[in-house]
Amino acid sequence: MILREIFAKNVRLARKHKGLSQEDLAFESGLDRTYISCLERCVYSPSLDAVEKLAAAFELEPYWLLMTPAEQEQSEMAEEDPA
Amino acid sequence: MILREIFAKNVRLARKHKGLSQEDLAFESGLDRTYISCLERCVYSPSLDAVEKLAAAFELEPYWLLMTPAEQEQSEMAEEDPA
DNA sequence: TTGTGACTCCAAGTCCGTG
DNA sequence: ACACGGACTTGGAGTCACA
Repeated sequence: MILREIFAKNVRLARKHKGLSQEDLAFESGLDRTYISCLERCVYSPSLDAVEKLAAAFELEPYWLLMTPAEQEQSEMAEEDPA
Repeated sequence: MILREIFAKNVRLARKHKGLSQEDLAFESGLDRTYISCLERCVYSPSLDAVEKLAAAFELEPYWLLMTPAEQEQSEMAEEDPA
């Protein structure tokens, strides 16, 4: 899978997970609504600046948005477990 | 630290680690020699396409290039330990 | 609420060279 | 082998109207 697609899916996933509309996310990240729409449909390959802004809006680390689901699970297992 | 800088440092590190010159890396990744120079000096914010090409040249996962040294160590500890 | 076409504008990215 | 410059083309960045 191409990196652009992985990113697109992660953005859509993270956005849904936060219960945000594209418009909400546009506001949070300071990007344009239609631009977000384009990213989620793989029209553009975003620059790292855009990746950074979205990650900040999601309160996630930028690299997380480039990980496949399998890689994300792996990295979650490495985290602290404050039972 | 801004994402662009993290990326720049990781590229330079990975390149040195592989013993490649900027010219070699340009050839391997299909990107321009001067562009690589710009990336390592934080002049540009690369698109995900460029990130992907460089990661492929390094035989690394793209997300690794966005991780801070600390995060990279964490993720390495999650890997198999074939001692 | 989102997708899409049309439209700017400028940074990304290439190619030429120099010190 | 690398930093850095100018000149150029491509495509990302950003906005609007409309289905």
